[in-house]
Amino acid sequence: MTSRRVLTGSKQVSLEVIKRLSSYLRDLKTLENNGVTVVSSGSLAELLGISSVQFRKDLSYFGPFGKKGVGYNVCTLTAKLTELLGAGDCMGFALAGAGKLGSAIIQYSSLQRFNIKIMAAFDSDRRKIGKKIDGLVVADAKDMETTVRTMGLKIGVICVPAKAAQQVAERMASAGIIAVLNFAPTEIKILKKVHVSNVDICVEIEALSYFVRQSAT
Amino acid sequence: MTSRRVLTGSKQVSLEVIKRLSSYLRDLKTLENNGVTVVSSGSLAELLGISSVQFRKDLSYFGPFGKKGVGYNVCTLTAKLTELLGAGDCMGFALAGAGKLGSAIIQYSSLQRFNIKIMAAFDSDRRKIGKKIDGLVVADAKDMETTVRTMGLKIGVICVPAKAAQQVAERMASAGIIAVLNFAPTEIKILKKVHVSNVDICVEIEALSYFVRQSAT
DNA sequence: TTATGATTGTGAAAAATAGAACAAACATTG
DNA sequence: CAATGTTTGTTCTATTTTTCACAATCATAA
Repeated sequence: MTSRRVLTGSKQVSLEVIKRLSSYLRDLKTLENNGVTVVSSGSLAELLGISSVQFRKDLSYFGPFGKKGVGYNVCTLTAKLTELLGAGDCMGFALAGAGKLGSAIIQYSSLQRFNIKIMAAFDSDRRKIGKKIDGLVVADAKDMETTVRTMGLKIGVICVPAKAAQQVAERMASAGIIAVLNFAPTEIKILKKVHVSNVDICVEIEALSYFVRQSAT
Repeated sequence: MTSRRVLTGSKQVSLEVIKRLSSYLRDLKTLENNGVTVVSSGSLAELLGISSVQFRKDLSYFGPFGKKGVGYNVCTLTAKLTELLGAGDCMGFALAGAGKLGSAIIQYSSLQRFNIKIMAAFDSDRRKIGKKIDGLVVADAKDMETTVRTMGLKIGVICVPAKAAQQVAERMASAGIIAVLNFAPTEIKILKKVHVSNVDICVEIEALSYFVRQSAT
């Protein structure tokens, strides 16, 4: 897989690193809420289940954040990572497919805590259009392009059936969406400049099932 | 991250490979249903959005499946991959946390099509216990160990809030679960022999938000 | 049958990722 | 203040993953 990379100064950082940074931020916020003010890479790494070297290495792509001999100021590091990841200003996203999974994501409380907010939801099913989920009215899928463009949304989440996913993704892209989180069990082929992240629950479980089978022998 | 590996004959195969194999199988089934009998690595790779070499290389860990100069018999390859991944016999799993996301997964129709079946669901919330979701009655979380052990379940899916995830995972492990799919936004630290796959929707979107921010500059 | 074109499977090279090792910087203690 | 212990940031090394290159095999057509 040719993993997408992003320019940072002169270095290129893989999205695996970015995801880890996001999980660091997640746990740092917990520490912050618990009143912890300073943390070392060692103790945080233990909390995260990774090596302390990986933590420091990941941070090093974006500069020095700690104090040698001391550790990291939780507040400061949280703020820096928040800024780095663009998690400071509330990130809105559009969701296509207000079925079971889509509805669950709309109502997913953690997202709000992480400053991520569903701004519009769409469905082509007449029975779902107009339905109010957690205060958000499901709109007609035919209005997706207009709304996404008007609201200036950049992230799309796809929860439609596999056979509809490709077309939905293309329409999102044409409306200005440049990053897509795809839950549909199918690959999405789209312009290089649009980033697609796939989460296929079936694939995840099937991979685990292989692992289970191996352990049995 | 030290990615888990599994022994195959004398070779070790990463779980990334296994996940890709699962996605190959997914698309092969679609081809099979569409009446395609033979496919080349090139055309399938195009469908999957990867390189044809990666497809062949991934297969090569488990032996030769194709015919040189011709390609792959869709039926045969589907069967072999199904056997390889253990996707032949129905894989049952236990789910903890019958909230919005948990319920959505219980009702996720694709899972059934992939021979993956929810066998038991648990929650500690009195209001959810006894609730019937898609024919399955949500059981009391305190009975989890007993049920999981009795039914011989090996895969657990965690959809509980972050602060409960660690404990739930440990209890699952103690009951014989050896592979966990964790949707809770937290890391799970557990015995090495239990494989944990994390899907943190917040992290996924936050990583995309970084990508969006980069594209803007 | 023989030449040609297509496609697989794989060893070797390249790229990317993770890990080890250590100097530099800081705090603390005597 | 000096010595000691801690922790970061980074260079260098090892490992893993991906990609390249090409021989081997098969079908087809002349």
